[in-house]
Amino acid sequence: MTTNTTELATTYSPKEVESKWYKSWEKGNYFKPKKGKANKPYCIIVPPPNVTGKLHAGHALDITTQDSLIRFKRMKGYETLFLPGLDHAGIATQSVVEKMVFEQEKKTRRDFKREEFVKKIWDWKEEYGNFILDQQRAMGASCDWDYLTFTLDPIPNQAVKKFFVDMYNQKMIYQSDYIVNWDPMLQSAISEAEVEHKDVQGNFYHIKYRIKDSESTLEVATTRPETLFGDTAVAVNPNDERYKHLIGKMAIIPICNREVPIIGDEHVDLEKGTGCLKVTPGHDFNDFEIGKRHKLPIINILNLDGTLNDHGMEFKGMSTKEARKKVAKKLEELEILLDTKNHMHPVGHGERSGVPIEPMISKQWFVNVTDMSKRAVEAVENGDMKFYPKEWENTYYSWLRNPKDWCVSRQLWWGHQIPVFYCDDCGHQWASEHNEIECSKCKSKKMHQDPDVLDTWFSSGLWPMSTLGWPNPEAMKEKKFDTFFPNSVLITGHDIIFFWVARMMMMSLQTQNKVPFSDTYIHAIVRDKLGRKMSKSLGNGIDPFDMIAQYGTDAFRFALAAGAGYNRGINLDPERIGGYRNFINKVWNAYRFIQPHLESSSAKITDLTKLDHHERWILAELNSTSKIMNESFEVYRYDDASAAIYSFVYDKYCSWFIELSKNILNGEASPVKSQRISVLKFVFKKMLALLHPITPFITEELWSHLKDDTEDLLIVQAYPEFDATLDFKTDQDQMNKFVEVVTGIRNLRASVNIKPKDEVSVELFTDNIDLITYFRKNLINFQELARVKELSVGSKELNRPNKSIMNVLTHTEIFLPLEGVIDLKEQVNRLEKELAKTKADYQKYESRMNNENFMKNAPEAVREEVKQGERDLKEKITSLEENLIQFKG
RNA sequence: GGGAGUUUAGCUCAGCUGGUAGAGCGCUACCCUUACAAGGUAGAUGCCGGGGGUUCGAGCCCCUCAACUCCCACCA
Repeated sequence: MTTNTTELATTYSPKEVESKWYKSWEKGNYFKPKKGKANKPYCIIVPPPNVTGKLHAGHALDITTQDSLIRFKRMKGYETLFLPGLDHAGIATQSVVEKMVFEQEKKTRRDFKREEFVKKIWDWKEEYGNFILDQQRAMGASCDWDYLTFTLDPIPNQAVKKFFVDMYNQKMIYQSDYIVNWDPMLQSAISEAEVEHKDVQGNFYHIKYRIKDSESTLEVATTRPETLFGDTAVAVNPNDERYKHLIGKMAIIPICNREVPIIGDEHVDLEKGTGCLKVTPGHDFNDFEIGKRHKLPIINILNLDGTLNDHGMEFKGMSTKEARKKVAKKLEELEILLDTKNHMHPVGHGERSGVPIEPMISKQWFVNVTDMSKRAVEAVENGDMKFYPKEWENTYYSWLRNPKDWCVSRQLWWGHQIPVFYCDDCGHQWASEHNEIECSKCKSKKMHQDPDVLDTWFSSGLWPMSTLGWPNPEAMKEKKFDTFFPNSVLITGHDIIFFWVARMMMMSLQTQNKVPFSDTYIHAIVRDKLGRKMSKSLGNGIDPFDMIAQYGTDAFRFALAAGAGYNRGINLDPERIGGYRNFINKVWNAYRFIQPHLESSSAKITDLTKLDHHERWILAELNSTSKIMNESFEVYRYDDASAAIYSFVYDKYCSWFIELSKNILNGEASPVKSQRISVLKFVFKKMLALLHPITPFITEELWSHLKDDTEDLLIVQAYPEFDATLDFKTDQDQMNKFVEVVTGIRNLRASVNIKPKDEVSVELFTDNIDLITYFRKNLINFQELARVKELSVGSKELNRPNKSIMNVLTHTEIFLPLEGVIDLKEQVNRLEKELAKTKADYQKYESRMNNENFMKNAPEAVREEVKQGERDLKEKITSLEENLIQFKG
């Protein structure tokens, strides 16, 4: 079916078209990797969204940028794999389910057995987890869904165990008492990266401390008086004249009346507070460091839920917040609370739970990243992995160049359980990839596995490998690990450069000795039209589904692509998507225009020598557009690619080529006519191909109307590339001049309010002989495009018409002789204004010409350009001046 | 406190190794011209954040000031 004569609606409706084609592609296995003419693999792995997730604008941008590239490369003949996945997202998912269970059953997870509760999460995952995948499909993601991997699947689990056990045996994973960010709500340690610092209004409490065997006292300032039960020292700066004589004496902590040493430590800031610092190594990161330096004892005063334990004396059982008030009151009663000042200070909050985190000592698993991070830095330094845009290197480096060991244990139930086993009889501890049932040393059956699970990013870091089957040899073969690893490019937002990109780099270099991907493209963060982050509380989120429903997926994708370059933010305004919806509709209507003529077209252009000027021109323009699009996609400049094709469709194909074809198409059947139809069709098909990676649906739809019976779907057609034989420079130059003249005529018509229907006579004057011939040949086109009745074209030697309005281009003078009354004064005004402007321009060129240094230093090309400009403007000025004299006279 | 970034038309943004400012949207006027009113034609709009410097020449390079944004660190 090459033509379709059924009536087409004047507006394109995307809905049915989109689901229809997505099904066809999927059913026809078009998303599966196939060897093509490029004979190279190309693989992108989708950053796996959380199973709790719903598609948001950022995901939509992920999919658009990734899928456009995949489709581009597929058309270029690469063996493409677009690999989808889902992330179990430990904390996020567990808390969603915990909340739900609490609402429904008023129970916490601790009211269940571990297996029972984990089962609940799995149920929840089965029910809601795939929702986001359907949304990805709606976005047009051409993923091979057979590759779909969940981070808790057996293979990723195997990968996690293998990595852990290897590192454990190399002593690169170790267990240690450490001060961690304790989330009292989740009752788990969380990583530094999961802590969000928010400014909070608190108080500075100034407390009087007595000093043993001394009459003098110290004034200590703190925001957290309730932690004084855990204090094991008071610190002052050793250079502080006020206090340094006290170093070595003992201070007495109020309320509990414990004696602690007064120590000197450089960390203490002379300016801050009172210059005296209470040291609580168990509950403050800096104090922990001070404690280590001075070998201070550590006192833990908190229970796991964040309430005070026995050390808290009468305040036992209170939350820190409550205890803070009560302790302050007590201090007041004791008349040692000297002052209370309002104080804004940042407090760490759990990113997921939202509650203030409590620094606390606990036993955790750590990965020593010293060596891995070094290698990860080098891999970027030596170009094995490149960032686009390059500046993001800095973010990456700043994280990896001062690495802190990675706390990977989480006191959760949802995730990969740590593969470490303990013997309850002999106390032996070992790591194993297998489910152990007896102690590897004493064979006792009384043993247990470490109850903690691993940080989500632990499995994410292995993602480029585990999704391709590593470390299972059969799975690696089946999934073609050797073909698709390393991946081609990772595309994600800058907010997870260190969470994820850095970890993948480290873990890949560690396990494969290779970078996981050769490029990383960091796309912008999608914000609302005022540049604010999209958030639930602001209610300014843009729901991709709404956009798809309102404008169609293609329009939405185009809007995102048009905004995706090397920028940091896309401020997305739904109105702009509406603009691109109009563009999609334009493509639709361009098809509606050529559609009735298609029966008399031939499929291919065989003889380039038979092409006429306008046909050569549009092919040359198509050719330039192909060049830009190819180059832009290669370096992730979606914005440039979108702009190029937008302008081709609108400004070249629709505004000029279709308009210039109308008189031919309306005429009798002829070789000229059928050739023109062929070219219209040929170019249209190429245009669809160019556009396909960005707007897959409408292009596939129209392709189905235009394709030959022998042709496959557009999704696997060759992507148009630059072709030197179609580089018709002369035709582009001439056409540009033609466009200028037509615009000039229209401009004159508008300036004297000639009705669009009314015809006018036009006289053109130019000294360019080629142009004279060219314009004469284009009479019919001037008639069509500028409603010209009679056209005369002559050299500037000739006399100009008397009563007329005129316009001067650098190469041509345009005259519209007018019957009836012309407002001479207005004509003169207009020309004088134009003359003044031209003279000003001319002066810029002239002054450069007269500038010795410029002539001496500027490169040849620039000098030539200036000379040409000077000549053109001079000619224009002469024309204007001569004609002004005539008008005035 | 440390670091990075941004500042160009009313809005959102391009602007390659310095050659004299562009796009889309919006706006104005006129048009229902047989592909498209989700359209057509024509048009207006810029001390390229301020100041200084280098250069024949600066939106682009250097210094400085200002405003805004993000990241890291920080519970005295």
